[in-house]
Amino acid sequence: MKVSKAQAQENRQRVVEAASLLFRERGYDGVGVVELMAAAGLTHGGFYKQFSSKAALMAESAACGFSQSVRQLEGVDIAQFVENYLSRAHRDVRGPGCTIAGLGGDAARQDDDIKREFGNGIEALVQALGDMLAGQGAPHDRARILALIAQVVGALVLSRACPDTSALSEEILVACRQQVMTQMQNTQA
Amino acid sequence: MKVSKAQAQENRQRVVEAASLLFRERGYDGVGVVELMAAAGLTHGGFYKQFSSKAALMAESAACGFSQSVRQLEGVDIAQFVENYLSRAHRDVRGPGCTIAGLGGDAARQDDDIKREFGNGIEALVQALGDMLAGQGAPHDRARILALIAQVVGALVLSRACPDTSALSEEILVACRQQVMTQMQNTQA
DNA sequence: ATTATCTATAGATCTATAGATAATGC
DNA sequence: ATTATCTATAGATCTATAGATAATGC
Repeated sequence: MKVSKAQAQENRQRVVEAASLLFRERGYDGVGVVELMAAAGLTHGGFYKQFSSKAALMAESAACGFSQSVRQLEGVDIAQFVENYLSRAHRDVRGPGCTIAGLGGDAARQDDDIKREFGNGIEALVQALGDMLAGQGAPHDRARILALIAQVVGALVLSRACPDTSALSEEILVACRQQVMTQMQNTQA
Repeated sequence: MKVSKAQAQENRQRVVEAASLLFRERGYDGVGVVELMAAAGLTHGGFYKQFSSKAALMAESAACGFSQSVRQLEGVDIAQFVENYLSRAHRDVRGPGCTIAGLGGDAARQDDDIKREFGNGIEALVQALGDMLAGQGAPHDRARILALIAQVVGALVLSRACPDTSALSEEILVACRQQVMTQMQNTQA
């Protein structure tokens, strides 16, 4: 029943990654410890040897989700980013999607250990988007980037809260895509 | 133990209003039927005589929250709205605050009966903000208003996901307030 | 000998229902 | 007689812990 230390570390990491997907998809209260462990092929008994609590796993899995997102920004320009982020595909598949849009509402109700990871994640996104904009010779001051993130996160939250396949849900995505792009052009000049 | 029909209706309404506050504060899974009824001074036994399920109450309480928000927009101009919405007070008190920022993430994981109320609520806000902007002689096409709502909702979700009293949380509010206001001035001209 | 994982379970939830009770309203 | 609300409870969760088991690693 015991496995090697290396294997145990790998198992732990698989739990974090599975949790990252499951939490984003169903929310913090929407998945139990049993299922989180089962998703990594383990039983729940060993959970508390690896994590001090379910909330501690939430914090780690949020960090995992953010670093995934940052990695996805590599080699992408701002127009592509906006198109991807505000796509129907992203709206309809929460698991591998944005951690803020998927879990930001839950994070607001959790303790600062979890919020700290969200703060770090937002900073990492600001950095990545700043680099992206700088690379394109576009304005990239912090305030503008924070407003950009808020704009797209809000759009995704709104479109996901509308009935599936409703016209309003689509309209929100289209309106915000356009808003962001015209704004980029205006400030470019 | 029985009360008059009028009293029963009033009791029911008190449950909806209390639920509206409690759900926004703690999320759908964060409050149980027992507490929702207790908040209105009742025991849980009668719940299912009044509501077909906890989710049905969620739908009604969301509608209640939206109509509260719309009512709060009366006699307010756009600058005041943005200042109120993106205030520390709003960030720190979720219960009486915006239903989308408080429950939008939860709504995304619920069925269309609940999402329908969010769609209706968003439409009502678009209408109210459109009237407000029209009254000020400002541009008020749907796309612009949808983007405005997404911008402020996203900002609030982000700032609430950051550690309490963190600099980043404040910075997000300030950045988005400024972004919205300069944008209003630019399109004004 | 140590320890990663397993099975089993305690104790506290939570949603929903059943049946009793007592006041309303015909 | 009807019904709004009450008490009590079924049955299914859920987080966390205890102790057993078997493979690793000194």
